[in-house]
Amino acid sequence: MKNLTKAEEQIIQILWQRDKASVKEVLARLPEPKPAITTVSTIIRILESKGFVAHEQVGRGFVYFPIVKKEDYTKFSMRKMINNYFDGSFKNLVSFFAKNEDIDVQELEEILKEIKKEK
Amino acid sequence: MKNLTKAEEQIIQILWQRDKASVKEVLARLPEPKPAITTVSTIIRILESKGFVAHEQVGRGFVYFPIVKKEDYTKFSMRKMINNYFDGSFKNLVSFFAKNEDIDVQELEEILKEIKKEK
DNA sequence: AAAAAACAACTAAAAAATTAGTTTAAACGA
DNA sequence: TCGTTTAAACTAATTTTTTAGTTGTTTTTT
Repeated sequence: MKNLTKAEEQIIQILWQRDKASVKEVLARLPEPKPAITTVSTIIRILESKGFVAHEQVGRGFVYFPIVKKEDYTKFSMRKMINNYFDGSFKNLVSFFAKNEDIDVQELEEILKEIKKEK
Repeated sequence: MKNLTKAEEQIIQILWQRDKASVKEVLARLPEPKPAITTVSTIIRILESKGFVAHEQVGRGFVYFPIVKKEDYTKFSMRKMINNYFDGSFKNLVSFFAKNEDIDVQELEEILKEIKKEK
């Protein structure tokens, strides 16, 4: 899996949110200061060349949609994160958050309960 | 906190590992194909200008050391990751790993036990 | 002390990423 | 039908990142 650059990531996030979108629609959802529409078009075409996005003809224009699932890219990114910052161990990641008080033990227990329910 | 580029990240990781190092030592720990030593020197100086690294004179040369803790940059990166990929919720992150079978409930319980012990 | 070696600073060149203008082709309105 | 608009493809310019050569200074060696 290829790495996405910052600009690419921002745009594919919009496609992940909306499932399908024209260049114009993507532009509309970009925050200020908005880039030129041709810029958006270029980046989407790069995403397509990297195999992250495809398009279909709808009416007179193209509609783009992600072909790499957000989950898959998430997994890919998290794997790198865990390798580089948590010594390859998910356990370390959880401990890190527990130690940093971003989360406490009680909260973790609740998460665990919910996961058990789902299973 | 500024973002690190790929090259910068690779080098500060070495400094985090070793606490202190000369340019030469950093170069020695870089994998093949090794860049020119001047390249390493440049990147370290960029890290310094970004406020991630400082140096002190040791003998005839400089020894560089990180002034941003790995933990802090980890936190910064994870926050972005959680915001962009887990809807801002750590719980979602844990669920994601549980669902993806990268980790099972038993393992999570063990992690929880260990964290409780540490507290 | 002179030559050689070591090293950081400076400079520059190359590559990658970002941004956007121009061109071309097609669709639409008058 | 004949401009006018619209949208994608192509091209190009700019900026950022990466890489490394050159210079100048200090230290070491002979």
